[in-house]
Amino acid sequence: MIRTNNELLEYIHSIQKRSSVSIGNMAFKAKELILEQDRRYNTVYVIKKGIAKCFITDENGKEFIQEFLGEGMEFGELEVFSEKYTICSVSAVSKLEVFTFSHGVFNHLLETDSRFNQIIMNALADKIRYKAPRHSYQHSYPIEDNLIRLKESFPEFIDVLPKKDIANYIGITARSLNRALKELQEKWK
Amino acid sequence: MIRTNNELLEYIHSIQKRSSVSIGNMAFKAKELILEQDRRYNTVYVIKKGIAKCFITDENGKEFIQEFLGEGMEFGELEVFSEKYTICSVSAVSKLEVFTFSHGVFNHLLETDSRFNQIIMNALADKIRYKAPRHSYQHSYPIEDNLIRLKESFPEFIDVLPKKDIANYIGITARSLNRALKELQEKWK
DNA sequence: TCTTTAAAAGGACATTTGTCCCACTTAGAA
DNA sequence: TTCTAAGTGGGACAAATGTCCTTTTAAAGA
Repeated sequence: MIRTNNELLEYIHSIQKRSSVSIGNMAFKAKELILEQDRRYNTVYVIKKGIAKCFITDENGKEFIQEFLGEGMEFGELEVFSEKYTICSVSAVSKLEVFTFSHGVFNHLLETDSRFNQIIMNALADKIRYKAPRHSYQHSYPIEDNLIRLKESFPEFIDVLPKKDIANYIGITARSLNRALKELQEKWK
Repeated sequence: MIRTNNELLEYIHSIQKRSSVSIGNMAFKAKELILEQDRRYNTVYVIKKGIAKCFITDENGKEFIQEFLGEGMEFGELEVFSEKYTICSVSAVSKLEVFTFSHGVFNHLLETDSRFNQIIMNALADKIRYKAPRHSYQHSYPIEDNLIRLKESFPEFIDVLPKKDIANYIGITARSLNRALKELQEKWK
């Protein structure tokens, strides 16, 4: 449920050791908004520590969470490849520490470091792979099944994440989430 | 609704003209199954002509369509970057003509042709970008709105695609689709 | 042409989920 | 401390969607 990419994180550390490429550092407080959808940015972020959420807000103000990003996950990278706007807002869920890359540096690495290129390519592939079953599963299974799945992949999710975020992640209302949680509790007794 | 990637298609043509890289050709009949989920393949496909669907089937036999692939769209490419299995089945919706690349050739192009690398990278980014709003929209809006959207992006979709495919694409049952279509017809009078 | 099979349409009912509330708790600000 | 605002939990009802089944239509094969 909270995605990570250790390979990328480690590789960035190794880049820092051996070369002088300019990689920045930033920190954000919990709940701070980092990227806002429909805008244009020039920085790629990779999470060093903490959890962020990537979400879309529609015209009615409903938000739908695409994924929770954990250590080693990147965001803002799609804008390197085209001139398009960001589709997702990103905000910190907990205290957050990140690496930052300017588009120039990021591109330079992509072109000169084939291992880096490969890792990024694979990270993109993973994001595609990840989204497919998630959404199809959520459509065709009752809420309860989805919650059980979440608990398997991230047992403490109820305590760590606000209820509203969980609901927005599954794509349901807070009310429905509560109903399902209650029924689950009774079944587990 | 039916996605295309002209840039990639044109670039493949240009590769063929100037180099002798081994790119294959294949054709499939309508409804033919090309890739089956949870298997491992060694070929990347790029659509020259026709429409394919990329879908996931769950344990109960329900299928959920991820995207409809048109000219210039690639599939089977995610398996180049890792040893994982295919998540999606792919089958021909109409008669289909494709280019094929062995993993070896595909990788060779990625490593030696930086423009090709860029185009593929961008194609991956597009797939990510595309999926995000699609699923969130479908969750939070009534079926009718989704149909209106489809009609805008692909007016003939009702005549070209089987009803069941449309339903599976939106993530609803055929019954619900019919209901919504009927109500829409009456409103448009 | 007739026959068989699959796709499409829709009725009746059950179930799920959402909407709109209100009450209770908790954390932080005054 | 007291007060406010945000988060949480849940009742009652409405609306949307699914399930099951039957009928109709269209298409394909013999």
